[in-house]
Amino acid sequence: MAEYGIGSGDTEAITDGTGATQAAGTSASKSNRPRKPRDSLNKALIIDAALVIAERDGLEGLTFQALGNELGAHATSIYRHFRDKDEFLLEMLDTLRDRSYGDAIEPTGNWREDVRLLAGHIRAHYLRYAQFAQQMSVRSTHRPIEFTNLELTLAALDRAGLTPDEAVIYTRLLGNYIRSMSSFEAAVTCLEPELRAKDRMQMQFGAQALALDEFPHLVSAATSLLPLDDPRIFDIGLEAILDAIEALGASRRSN
Amino acid sequence: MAEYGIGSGDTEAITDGTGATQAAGTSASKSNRPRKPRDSLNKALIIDAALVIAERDGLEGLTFQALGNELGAHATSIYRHFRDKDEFLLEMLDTLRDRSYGDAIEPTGNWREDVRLLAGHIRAHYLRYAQFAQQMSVRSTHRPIEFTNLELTLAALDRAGLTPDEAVIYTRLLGNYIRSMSSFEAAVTCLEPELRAKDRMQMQFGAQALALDEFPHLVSAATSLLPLDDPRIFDIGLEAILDAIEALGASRRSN
DNA sequence: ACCTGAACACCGTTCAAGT
DNA sequence: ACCTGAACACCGTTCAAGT
Repeated sequence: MAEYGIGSGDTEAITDGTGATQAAGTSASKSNRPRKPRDSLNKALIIDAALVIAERDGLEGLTFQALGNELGAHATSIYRHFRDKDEFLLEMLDTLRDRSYGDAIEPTGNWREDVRLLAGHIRAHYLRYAQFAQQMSVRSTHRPIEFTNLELTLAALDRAGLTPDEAVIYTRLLGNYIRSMSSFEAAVTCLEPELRAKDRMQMQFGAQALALDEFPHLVSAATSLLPLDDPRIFDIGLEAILDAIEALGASRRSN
Repeated sequence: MAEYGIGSGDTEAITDGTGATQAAGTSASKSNRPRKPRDSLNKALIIDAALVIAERDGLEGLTFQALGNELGAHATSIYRHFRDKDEFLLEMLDTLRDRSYGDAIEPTGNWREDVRLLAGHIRAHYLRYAQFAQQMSVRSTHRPIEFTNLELTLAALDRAGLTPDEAVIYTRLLGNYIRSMSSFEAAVTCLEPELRAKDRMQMQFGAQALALDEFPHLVSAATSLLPLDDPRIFDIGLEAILDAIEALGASRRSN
């Protein structure tokens, strides 16, 4: 029978025979904690605690137990403020978003520059909260800032000379490119460093060991292959898309 | 006290007072199952069962319990064949990969077409096993086919006229673009349909309701906004990158 | 790198009870 | 949309025991 409500496994009397359990002196650890005053908890407080935990212990350490510990409250008290863990995570993402780009981007008068600024903003946000990137990319919560960003993009593409139909398509492309590439980069960042190093080694050594006549290009490029999260890649792809937009807009104008 | 080793909750005597439990007639359900003969289990068999479960119940239904149920074996017998669940999932991804692109792509003589074919192959694989897409995109297991694909790409870019340094950069860009955009598209596909419909509605209605003078482009584009997983987007972005490569290669040649 | 059963640590969630 | 404690269903994992 597992015991519940105990601090996250640090000082439990495991069945190893030692029998000695140092009293959990770390933080508010269950029973001998005074009852929290009414209304002393709220969403903002809980989300702040969650961020501390996520940055210290990673996303997998972010459990309701740990949250209760961090707050000096019972794990289940969170259910008074969020319906379940999924809703909790979504609201957390929203809060993070507000903190990252609270103020909208000011149009510069140069449409390419506007898109670049927006892309940089979003990418920085994903890399900053890399642990949550995968969730962020897909689960869009429709906040005002999203509409502002969409308007900025559509306006930029209009100024580039695209038709409304084309603008809608390239807006989708830009949005997906920015989100998916940033999310990917963030996910790579989150991999354990040793694993990433090992992966690269295997790739380079594996490529070097190939038959030169079967893999001529790869063998000679083996040592110069780039890591998955090379930071230059994002902008190079973005410029390619911007070039395509510019060319398309120019062709529209010359007709 | 939870009872273990029981079929996944379908016929358990819950404490609801009814007391009536229909005998678990579904499949091999624990106690009254004859012991599996020695060596009757193996990796391939387990992975096949896992695929059945994942396609039927989704990724979150793929537990060791369910796996044992499907195999008519005890849940923990899987530990004899895989170190832990992570190793099991990785090997599963490898197997899927082998099934999807067992045979390499034959170069067509047209470098753009080669890259297109490769991209289409990989994207189709991600969409087919959409549940696993997020894991697949980042955790590369270095199988021979990866080297073959790299050689194909590097050769294509060489023929496009890029220098070796440039080829390495654009190889990385293409690889990341294909993986991250496909993974994104697959992730959207996996969202519950109602949720996706609701998201789109909120977006369209939200955009329509905005102030026309503050969001002129967005208001008029509101009803024509594209869904996140519009299938045309992938190729449009890919062509933009290919155009950039072609232009860069041409400029190298003219020097 | 055999298969099973019992047990354990942990995690999300519910519900009756305390303030 | 108050806070706590006990309980529950489930999930990955370990370990001693059976063949």
